[in-house]
Amino acid sequence: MVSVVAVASHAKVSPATVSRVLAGRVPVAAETRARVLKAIEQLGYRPNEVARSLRVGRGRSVALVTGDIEQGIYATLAKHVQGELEALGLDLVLFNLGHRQDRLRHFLERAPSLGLRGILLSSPHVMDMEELAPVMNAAAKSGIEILSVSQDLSRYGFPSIIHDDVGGAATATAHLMVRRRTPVAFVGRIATSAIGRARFEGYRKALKAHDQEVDPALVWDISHGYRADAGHQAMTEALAKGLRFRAVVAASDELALGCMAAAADRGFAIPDDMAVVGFGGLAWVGFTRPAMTTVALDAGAIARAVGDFFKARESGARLAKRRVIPANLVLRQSA
Amino acid sequence: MVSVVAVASHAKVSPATVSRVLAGRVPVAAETRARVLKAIEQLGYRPNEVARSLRVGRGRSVALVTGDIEQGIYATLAKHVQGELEALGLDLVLFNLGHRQDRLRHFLERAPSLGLRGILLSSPHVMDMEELAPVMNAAAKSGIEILSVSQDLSRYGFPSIIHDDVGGAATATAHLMVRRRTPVAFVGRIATSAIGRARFEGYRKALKAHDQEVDPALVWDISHGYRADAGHQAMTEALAKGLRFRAVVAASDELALGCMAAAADRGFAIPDDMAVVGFGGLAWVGFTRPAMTTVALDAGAIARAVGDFFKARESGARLAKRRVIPANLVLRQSA
DNA sequence: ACCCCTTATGAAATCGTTGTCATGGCGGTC
DNA sequence: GACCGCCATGACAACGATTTCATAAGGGGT
Repeated sequence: MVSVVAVASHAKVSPATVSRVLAGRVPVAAETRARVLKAIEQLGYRPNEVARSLRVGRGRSVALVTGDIEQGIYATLAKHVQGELEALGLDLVLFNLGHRQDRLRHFLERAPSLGLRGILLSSPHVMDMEELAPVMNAAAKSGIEILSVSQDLSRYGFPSIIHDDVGGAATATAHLMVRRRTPVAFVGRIATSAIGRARFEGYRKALKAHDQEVDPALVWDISHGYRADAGHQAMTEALAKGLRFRAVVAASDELALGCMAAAADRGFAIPDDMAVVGFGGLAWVGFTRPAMTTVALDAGAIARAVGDFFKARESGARLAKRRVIPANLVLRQSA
Repeated sequence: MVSVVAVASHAKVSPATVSRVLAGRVPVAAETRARVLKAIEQLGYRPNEVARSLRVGRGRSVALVTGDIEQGIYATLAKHVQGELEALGLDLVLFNLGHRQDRLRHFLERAPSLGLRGILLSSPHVMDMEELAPVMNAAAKSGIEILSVSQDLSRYGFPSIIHDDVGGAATATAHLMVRRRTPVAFVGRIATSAIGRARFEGYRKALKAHDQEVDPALVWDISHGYRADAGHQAMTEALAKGLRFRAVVAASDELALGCMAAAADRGFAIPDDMAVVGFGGLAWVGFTRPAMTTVALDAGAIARAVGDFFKARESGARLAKRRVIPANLVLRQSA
């Protein structure tokens, strides 16, 4: 591998000068700079990122920790974040938690030795901060920027970029109530997902605003992921029990698809007999038939906020600890 | 950061011995090992991965280069591959190409200086190997394992793990023809995607096997991604033209969803008036209504093959340059 | 009892870069 | 004309691990 000393000797300067030319923060005589640049060009030199990371104590990679990348919303987020980071010269390393939260701890412990620049926490798991805070603080102390994405951890001192789950769910629920598609049910992960919990909270608030109580029979707490099959199963069971309801707000688009399928399987017309609204705003949900009404999250805006965060850290600017990205109800046919 | 020398002095040995204990390939006296292990434990030492990478000349990260992670199949692949790599102590860094192939070249050029262990090429772009081969060989020479996933590059000397696109598409097409759902159309990226091209090839072969010609009017070459909207648009236009056909094989599940939507929008009954088969086998496609018939790719098997590859490299074993993973037509309602 | 070989360990070099410190040269000021 | 200071550059140490080479201790064979 062609190194800085090769360039240096070729340009008849010292390695230090080559480094200075590359860094650009220290003045270098124009003529010297030109010589160095030419040598770099001729030898096809590329600075070794690993060596630089070791020397300066931190690298140029940011980890994205997701609950389940297979869920469309995380994939979309990953895509946008990767693009945003790339523009800042940062790489994205992916860490998919799956169902097991304990893996988060392992990852956090490993993080400092990886030379990560930052960690984007985008797992919906409700975290045991009692246990996690020490490890997170250790990582932070070692210079890693920890940023919570999609879950509010600002009360623990970690900057957070969150989408308005409460507001989005409330809007969706209110929409259904105004249209008299009541009672409205809720399906999502509540016990095990901080995000699902927030969405449930929005649902609850909207009911309350209309002077209605939450009917526990109409709240289905999923335990195994946000997948379509879970939605299908929950809805099928509810229908089999003869529960009376006219609408469902689902905590993900995939769940909503499962609900729509279950309703259709029982012969319900959507939205007249049963209205369904999803959550996420994935690219394909406009093409289900009937087309899915959903609370769209703006992954691009989230990613930009992430980019802003790192830019601010670069320039030393101070940003709000908590930034919330609005969620918009997009009306289509299913509700 | 607690380093190997801290551990060494705490255990009253030299750094070299600590390293030996960790590596485990050189015998260390049981008593010394115990002392070192205790010191590691007490100090909470973690080997610095960056330093190790620099020293040994390569790191423990593998890059996954995708065309568009937002397409479900890549996200699924990323998930499985990440899990598989993690079991081998490797990290996954994600590089999403988007539409621009030139970014692949940039990435490849940058790769050696990142200390990557390997690169998983999973972009469907048809590659200009004339241009790319030199950069790829340079990367390979610097010790990076380059593995093509989902596109056959074995004729250029790069080991490839591919799914049976030709066979899968042929099976799907044949299925439709046997059921007399003819003529059958094809939608996908053909000019710009090696994978789409392979699927088209399968379609063509199946037609030929039934003594039929490809009707150019029934082959829709998408240029902007594999998304649902593209499928919807292509199908809508074909229908508007009054083209006569009774089935479509789509080169992705998302495209197929768009096609189903377009057919439904024109009042066609699926599958009786119009049959549709997708490609990918995403988790949610069983929950469209009608449920989508699709050619399922086994992302788990692909990921395992990737794992096998790295395991083999570790142990020096020799593997076939080309491994093909079967694709299975899963029959549901749409065809 | 001597020598040789094996085994465990330590010292030191090395990977490629950056940053600190020192130095040489040059221009300006009194 | 002497001195001060600044600017550009070079020499060198350091980041934290691995690995080669050397060496000390111990054991067995003749």
